Amino acid sequence: MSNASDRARLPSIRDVARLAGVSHQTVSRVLNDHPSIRPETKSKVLDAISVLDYRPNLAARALVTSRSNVLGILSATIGEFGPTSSIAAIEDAAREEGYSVSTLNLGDTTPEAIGNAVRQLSREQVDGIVVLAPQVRVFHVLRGMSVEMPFVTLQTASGSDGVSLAADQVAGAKAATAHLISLGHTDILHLAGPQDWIEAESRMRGYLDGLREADLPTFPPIRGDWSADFGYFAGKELSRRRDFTAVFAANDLMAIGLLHGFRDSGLRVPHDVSVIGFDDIPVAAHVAPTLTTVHQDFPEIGRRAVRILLAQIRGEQVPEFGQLQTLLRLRESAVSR
Amino acid sequence: MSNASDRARLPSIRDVARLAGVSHQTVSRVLNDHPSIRPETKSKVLDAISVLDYRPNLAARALVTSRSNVLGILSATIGEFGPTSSIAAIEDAAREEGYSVSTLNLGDTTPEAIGNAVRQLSREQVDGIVVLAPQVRVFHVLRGMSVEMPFVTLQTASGSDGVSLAADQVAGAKAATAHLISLGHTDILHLAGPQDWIEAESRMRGYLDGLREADLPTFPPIRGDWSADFGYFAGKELSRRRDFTAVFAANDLMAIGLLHGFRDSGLRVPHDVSVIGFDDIPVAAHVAPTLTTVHQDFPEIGRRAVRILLAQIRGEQVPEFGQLQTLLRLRESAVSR
DNA sequence: AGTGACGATGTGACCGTGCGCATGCGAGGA
DNA sequence: TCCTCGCATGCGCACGGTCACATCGTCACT
Repeated sequence: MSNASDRARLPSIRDVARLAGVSHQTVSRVLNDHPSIRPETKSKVLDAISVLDYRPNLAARALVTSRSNVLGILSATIGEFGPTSSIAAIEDAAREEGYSVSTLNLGDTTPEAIGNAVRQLSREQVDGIVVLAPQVRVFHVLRGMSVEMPFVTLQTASGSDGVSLAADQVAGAKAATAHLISLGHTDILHLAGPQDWIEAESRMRGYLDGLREADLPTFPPIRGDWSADFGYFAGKELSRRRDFTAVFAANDLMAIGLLHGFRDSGLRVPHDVSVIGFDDIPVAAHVAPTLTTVHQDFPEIGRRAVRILLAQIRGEQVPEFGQLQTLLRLRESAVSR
Repeated sequence: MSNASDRARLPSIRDVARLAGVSHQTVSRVLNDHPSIRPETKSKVLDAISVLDYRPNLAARALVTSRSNVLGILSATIGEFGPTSSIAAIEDAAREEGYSVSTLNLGDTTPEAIGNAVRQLSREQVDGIVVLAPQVRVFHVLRGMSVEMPFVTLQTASGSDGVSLAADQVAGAKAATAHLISLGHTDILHLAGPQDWIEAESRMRGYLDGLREADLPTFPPIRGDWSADFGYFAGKELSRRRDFTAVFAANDLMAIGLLHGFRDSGLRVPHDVSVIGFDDIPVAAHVAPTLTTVHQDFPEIGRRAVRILLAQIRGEQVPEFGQLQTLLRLRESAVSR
């Protein structure tokens, strides 16, 4: 019969010590794998620990070591497939290394909001931060803040001083564009992401580079908001002008909306227009027509982020990863003209 | 010029006290909004706080109060749209109430894994846990563990003793089925979720109830794994038997795969077969044909979970929410025969 | 005027760890 | 044999808050 006042007090390191007949300090040494412990003593302590079902108090440990074994995730991308898979991978990788993960969603990306978020995380004493906030301005704010804390951003940054990593967006976008060109398309539009987003810029650059290298005309990109709904309306609009034969969309959601918009306007994909997306979300292989797109390995990005961040935290040599390759997934939505 | 040894020591409550000319306890009272503080004293303290840029050390506070102001999220559903939107909402709602959020992904759902996860979270001193682990067995394990900690599960549970909440899956599924019936369909299949999942069972029950109430024949449901790929293969298989005119799939991903499978087999949706999904994921409105589906308000579910959990933690009256309504979104994929 | 209640503040202990330093003990070299 | 050294362990304090209790002054009430 255990009621609320039963909150006895969990066993502490001293309770363990008493039961094992050693000092609390010895118990602490066992817990931290100190080398100078007789095996016999160690097993006595371990027995006592399991008898009492002792669990170290992480708050006390954090207080005295001023390290929390918690990683913060600062995210400004809600519910999207890519970031979500990366976050899951980050959590798993962090747990494997004995770190917990505290996630914080950024409502808006004003400098104040970012500042507050970082301060909040530092109040929580996180040992490092992974930033999934792909907006250019977030990146700048962070740089400007001179955060007194190890952090990694998951985006391809222009400068290489801030630690950041991601798949090679430019190359992926260029490959998609080149594929369209190799299929004989010469008038290729780009449905871009929001101006502020690093990835949007990278993918646009890949598109522009691809066309320029082939000496083909570029069109001013259409600025979208990543959403399928926007893609749909863009498709309706674009169907009025018929000065293109292919569209490269900056993500799959917009590409799928685009397919819908074209369909509703009587434009047949891929017969009349070819479409390529970016990300390879799970439904991309099943929409009609199935979507040719650029695949990237989100989980691996997350894992690498953790490895880099932990190296920074531990003061080890920060591993140098090459840029992650993207992979063009050929499906039905892009064909030769 | 600040080097590593500069780790001076962040200002503590006593530094603030010294600067403000009061005792450390008075500072503590200001921080905790104690009523008996002269406004004048309070402002002196606040000034000192902002001068020193003082931030309370949460670890120290957690140590002495044995409450961490952290909520744990135990998730066994990776990367799916629904849970992901709920998690984001949980995080936001928790932050608004001054709680941080620590997420833990469950690799597998063996009792040991669940036990370890809960123990890990309790080591981290979380004040409560939100469980997004829709498998029946997780639910049982948790009940069996007699977790000494407030927790909420996001699933519709059969028994009402465990605190849990979600949209009314049974009603939603029944509405979908009834809609097909009202369109004149009499031979309706169900593409179900994995056997172990609470939601899969609820949706199947709604399907069965709907048919029974209309005195229509039920078919043994096809067990899927929630994935679009599975839906695709199911579509290919089903196209061989033509003893049905409609399919109700337990989630949108499988429904979208199904559309693809039917399409590849020469079966036209909705002309030959009507299809209804569940969840209303963002692409559902844009696939071809656009998908009739059951919408549920995932963010609201997350917010309610936080409210209930916090009430439990604070020992307040736990608010009694009615079950959340689902909403049938009529689109192109289901028509009268 | 005396007294009790209450408001505003201070004092010291305590929460559960890890760290620095001291201590005891046995082995090995002079 | 004595001294030194390294291993194994213990002692006390510090980390930065909160809590229980003490103190002191003011004001209302008898």
